[in-house]
Amino acid sequence: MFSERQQQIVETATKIIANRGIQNLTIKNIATEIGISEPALYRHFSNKLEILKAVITNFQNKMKPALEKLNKSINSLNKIESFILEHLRIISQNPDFAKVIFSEANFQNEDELILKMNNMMNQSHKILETVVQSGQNNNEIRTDVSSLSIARMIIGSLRFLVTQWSMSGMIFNLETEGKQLCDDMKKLIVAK
Amino acid sequence: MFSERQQQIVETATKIIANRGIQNLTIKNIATEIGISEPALYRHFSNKLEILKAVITNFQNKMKPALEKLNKSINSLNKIESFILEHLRIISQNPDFAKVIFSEANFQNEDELILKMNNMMNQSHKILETVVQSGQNNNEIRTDVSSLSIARMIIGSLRFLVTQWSMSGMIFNLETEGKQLCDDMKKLIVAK
DNA sequence: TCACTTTGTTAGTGAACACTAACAAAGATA
DNA sequence: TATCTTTGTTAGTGTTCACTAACAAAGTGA
Repeated sequence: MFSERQQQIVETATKIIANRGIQNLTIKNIATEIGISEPALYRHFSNKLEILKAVITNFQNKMKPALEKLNKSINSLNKIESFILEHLRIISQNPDFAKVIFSEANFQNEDELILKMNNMMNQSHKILETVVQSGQNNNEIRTDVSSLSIARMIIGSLRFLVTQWSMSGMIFNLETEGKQLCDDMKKLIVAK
Repeated sequence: MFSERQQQIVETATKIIANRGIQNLTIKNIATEIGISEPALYRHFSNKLEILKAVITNFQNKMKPALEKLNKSINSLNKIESFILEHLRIISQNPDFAKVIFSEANFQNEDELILKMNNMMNQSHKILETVVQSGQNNNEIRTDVSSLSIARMIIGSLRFLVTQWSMSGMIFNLETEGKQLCDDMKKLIVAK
């Protein structure tokens, strides 16, 4: 999909956004970081917007395994657990993503980018809500609480955990805290 | 605290960030929106960073009642309910805030602004965790789940709800959805 | 009336931005 | 060897940015 140079540009852009904020994501900064000239960048992306779109696509590609792994469990609570832990595993292995993608407002002024982010978020939300629903149908998950609320709590607390991790300078272990959060979440929603 | 003109500038800046993104928050755009010249702005704020700091301060001031109301309930679950609903009430009455403040990444490159946002978020989190703890001590809230996790779930799902509301173009009623989320949350955490 | 403060104006600064024109070197293909 | 494609270069474009210098009008207080 991406050439080697394109991948390098996308990763450099991600790194710059993570470390210095999107206001410092300039063609010059990307080019300098890589060690080529500005116009050389335009051989690989036609403009800056295409680079930003590629940053999101790259994130989506890296996150795919987290969604695919869902189908490997039969138990719904296990599916939820692997959804949470797999997300956190990927993010802690790619810490630059945390600041870039969990801050969708970065892309606020570009309609095309908002749409791309929104779709990604909604997709996760819907998949998770379906998992919760089937768990409720199987009597694994309590039914006195709506699947929408449960899915919101899971994704919301997951996102907030990553935000806290990112804003704290990553001082705590994301996966360890995530495991605790996940266990507590399971205790709350399991059917009695 | 703020003069009339300063308040107008802060509100205009908030509106621009909400509608057009922070990349379009320029001195010229603020000035044009108000109907004065660019240099006139500098009579009221010494530079752009001061305007951004004022935007956050203004948000904090508006949110204060939500924290003060906490002490008006004795019951911990009621405290949590009023925390959630009061936040959502203020945000739905000031919808520009939703996009501005729940996107802390907007301010990522300015250390001073990150700190200001981070403090605000941590303050809420700690207050809420204390409320949960006292609820656990009073046997109102179940104790098999850590107060940290519960506070994270509450704030996380609250933030995510606002994010969804904001990114969907505010197509649903924030307070109605919030009430549902709040009721479900109470069901999950109440002691048996 | 006269000085001072406040709040505005017009006209401009240098720096940074995304992006382009024109050209060069290197490798692949014929 | 000759040609074409790919990927780079230097030098530049016009635009926009935050911010400033210099000046003006209006209100305030003596």
